[in-house]
Amino acid sequence: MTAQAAKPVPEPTLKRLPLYHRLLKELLAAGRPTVSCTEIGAGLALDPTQVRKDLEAAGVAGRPRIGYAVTDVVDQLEQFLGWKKVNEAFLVGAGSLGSALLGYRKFEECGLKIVAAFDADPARVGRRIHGTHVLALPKLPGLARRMHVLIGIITVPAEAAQGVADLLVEGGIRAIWNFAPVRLHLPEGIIVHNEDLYCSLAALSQKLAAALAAEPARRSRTPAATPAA
Amino acid sequence: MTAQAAKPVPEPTLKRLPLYHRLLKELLAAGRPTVSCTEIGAGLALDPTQVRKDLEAAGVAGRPRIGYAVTDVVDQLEQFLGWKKVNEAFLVGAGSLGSALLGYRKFEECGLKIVAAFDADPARVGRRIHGTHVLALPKLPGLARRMHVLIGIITVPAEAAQGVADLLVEGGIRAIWNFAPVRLHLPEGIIVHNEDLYCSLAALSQKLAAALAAEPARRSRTPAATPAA
DNA sequence: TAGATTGTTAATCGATTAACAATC
DNA sequence: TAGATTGTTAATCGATTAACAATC
Repeated sequence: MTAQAAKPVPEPTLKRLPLYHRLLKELLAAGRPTVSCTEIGAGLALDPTQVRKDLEAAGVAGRPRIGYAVTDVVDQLEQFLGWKKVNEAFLVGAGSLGSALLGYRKFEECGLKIVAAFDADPARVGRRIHGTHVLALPKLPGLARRMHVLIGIITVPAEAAQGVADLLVEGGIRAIWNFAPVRLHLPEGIIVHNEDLYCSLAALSQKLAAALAAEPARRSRTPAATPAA
Repeated sequence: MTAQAAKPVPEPTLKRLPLYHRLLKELLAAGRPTVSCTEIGAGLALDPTQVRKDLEAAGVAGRPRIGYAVTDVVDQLEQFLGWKKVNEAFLVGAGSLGSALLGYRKFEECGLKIVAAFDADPARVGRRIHGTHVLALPKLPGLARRMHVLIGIITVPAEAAQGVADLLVEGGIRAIWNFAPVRLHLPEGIIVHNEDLYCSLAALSQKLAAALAAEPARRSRTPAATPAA
């Protein structure tokens, strides 16, 4: 039988899988042999049916009446998420956010190894941050090709992001994790994930504003509801 | 007429609004008086109808045949997103990520002003990071109440996050921007936004793995498709 | 006037939730 | 066996996209 194009797993599911992985790792450490969807759902405030569907999408099977074998789930999730083999990545922009990410050693457990950092600022080039060398930006495309690096992480200011993205593409990179607050223009086939903090913040503050507007009494600093004594 | 509960704006829409704001700010700077949805959509790779619906949800009106007045849209979006009046926030966890966020001065343009940072580590307490004082964690609840701070930002390690969240709730905080890779257990009515980098990363690397699997020929370092010369 | 563009209603699509059968 | 839990199919819900009428 030919390798049929596997039906893509919905993005929301993809983002929940690490939550299951984390929870089940804890259960594993606690020595628990099995779990039910109900229990997983209770721990993460998710619908049990949704948990079941998500696990099914990741190729995990359980047994009626018994539940899921904890070791199995952990193992299969790591398999499915591609955490078994580590992808090498370049990080561009050795500023404060970039440095913070370089310190996240747990990324390696999630299949991501940042092997080099790049920066346009000569003052930063040549340094090491959390053990990772900072190289000059123009070296990126050549090195990326030579090392077959497939993932690029962008942590430069907004204005510089598109230029960096072009360099990454030139270097044959296939996936970009973009922390700069811009939408990148990229050729077909390049995978992008925008981590746009301003967009998240907007959602948060708008919801807060809406919630406060819904309860006007408690809003003002001098409580208007209680008449002065 | 009574203040009817405004129908909540869908989350996806909320997250797109800042994109419009950004683009229109540029057009404003360029002196453009009006824009059409089609043009906005083209600039952001979004469906024109979606743009129209989003703007409508934010209370922006256009004029048939003319389009939207750029100044109007910018203004109304800022109004709707609550960027006109600044919310004060506490940041907890003055590590590398926390420090990076303290340096993001643009947050203030988006209605967020981080007025103090907190840390459990005595070595960090008393310092200033990008001009913001780092205070001792136990002072948080009292100060939050006294200053009527409503937003908390969590940038501590996973293990510490729930404890920090409890302190924030004790301080009367209403919205939490959580960067720690944990699901927090919170009372009803508290707004949370999880910025879980591991979940984003998982989605990215799984997609990359799937894409690579779909084109096996180009995968290996020694191209198998071309027979040896 | 004619035509472009918004406003608005309907159709489609996808994800979540519910229902129920299969099974250990 | 009985009952809990998975597997799987159907119903619901919400967001996106399409269609078309209103209007400047």
